[in-house]
Amino acid sequence: MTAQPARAYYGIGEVLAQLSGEFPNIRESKIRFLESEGLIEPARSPSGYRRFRRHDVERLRYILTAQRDHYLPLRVIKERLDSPDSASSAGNTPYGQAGAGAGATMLTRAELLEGAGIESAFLDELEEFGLVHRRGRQYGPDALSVARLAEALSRFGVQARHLRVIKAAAERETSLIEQVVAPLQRQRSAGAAERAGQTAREIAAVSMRLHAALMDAELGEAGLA
Amino acid sequence: MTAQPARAYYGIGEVLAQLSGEFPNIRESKIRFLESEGLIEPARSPSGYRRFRRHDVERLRYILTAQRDHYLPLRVIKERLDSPDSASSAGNTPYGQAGAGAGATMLTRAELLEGAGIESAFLDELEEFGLVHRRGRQYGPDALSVARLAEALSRFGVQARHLRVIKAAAERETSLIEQVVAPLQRQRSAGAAERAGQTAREIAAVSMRLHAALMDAELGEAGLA
DNA sequence: TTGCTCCTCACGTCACGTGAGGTGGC
DNA sequence: TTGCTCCTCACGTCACGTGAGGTGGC
Repeated sequence: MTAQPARAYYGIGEVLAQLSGEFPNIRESKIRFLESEGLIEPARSPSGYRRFRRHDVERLRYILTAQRDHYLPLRVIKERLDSPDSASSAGNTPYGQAGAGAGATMLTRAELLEGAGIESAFLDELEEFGLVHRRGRQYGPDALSVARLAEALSRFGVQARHLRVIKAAAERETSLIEQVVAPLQRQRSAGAAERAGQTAREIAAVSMRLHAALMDAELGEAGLA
Repeated sequence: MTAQPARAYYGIGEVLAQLSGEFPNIRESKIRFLESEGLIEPARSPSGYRRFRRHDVERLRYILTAQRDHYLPLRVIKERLDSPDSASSAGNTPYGQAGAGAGATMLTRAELLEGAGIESAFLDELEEFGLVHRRGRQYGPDALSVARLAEALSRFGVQARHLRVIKAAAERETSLIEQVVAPLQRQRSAGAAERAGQTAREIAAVSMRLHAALMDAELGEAGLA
């Protein structure tokens, strides 16, 4: 919280220092590489030194967050930066992409069953416990990954009632995040909704990692190391 | 729970099928690559087909888990596999590496504070809420990642009482997993304890991903997409 | 014979890191 | 002049993916 005066621009080393708290692995070479790939375009001094304005740093932060939390390849990040409002995400998840019609991300029941490799009765259970639900008469793209993972767990002997525990835990953490971003959501300024969503996903990503670290520690204590 | 008869060996495609639940991104080419790098050595049929025994599959699972959960480079994973008992981990995490003596994985309070970039009062809170606790007068390696992540969340305005929600959720999921592996733990056969631990970590990994997928879906419904 | 699985080997790719050799600025 | 920061450019590296061209087994 050292209140620095607002500088007009920063050198690459200063940018690195600003980012290295949140992204410890970043190096100068990475920033130069991102410029060479066209993801950022900092100004230059007469002698060729990069001059980063605040919006350049924000853009870097966005790129690094997208990489860390959403595992997006740079090509996709660049597309999103270049056209920030168009919903041009045509199947860029590693899953899915099962030959459903044109640009449809919705799945029929049959597609979901086949894509997840589960029986109809198992899907019934997932719906009953609220892990998956229909939107209209089809299923959203989330349903596929949820069903896949539930199926994987079932092979370990994890039963539907156990899944309910996970669902409840996820709900609690989600509502926590909603509480935290509620003030952002209530703002009526331009782009406030998107920023709230972005922040919510960032918090979700970090809290998932915390959750994982805690479970790791607890399993260790239980002698399950 | 399809009780399959214990097979002597599996083809590469069958291995892929066994692993793809927990590791959806793995492909045949990766398995071949891992062999070419000397991390696995499956037997061969007279005609050159790879024959994976169960221990080969276990080894693969170990490698994939180490990559996904601990971000270890293959070189380090190979070293650990080649010398499984020597604690040769001399600062191979991307974090830390703060000049703590010889092979100590334990941290002093000062090291933990510095490594996580937090104030002493914040660590007090983390201890109070049970997110971090001492072992003797030092802290385990888990404490560092937990503290770092908690610090990252605090920048978003997530408070200590929120962290308690995450802790509680993690505890519930952990005890669920303990229930599932309890039968394995009670076995007194050779290696049963290790297998129970391995299974527990696998289940934990998948349930974390399910948890993440559910939160993603819930945030989407809340208009935070 | 037909599918299907599996094989090798060369090359490509993505996201950087390294290091040589040099310039700019207080 | 001395450090220090910064620059480019070529090359290396890590962890795979792709695709051609072929063989094995029920």
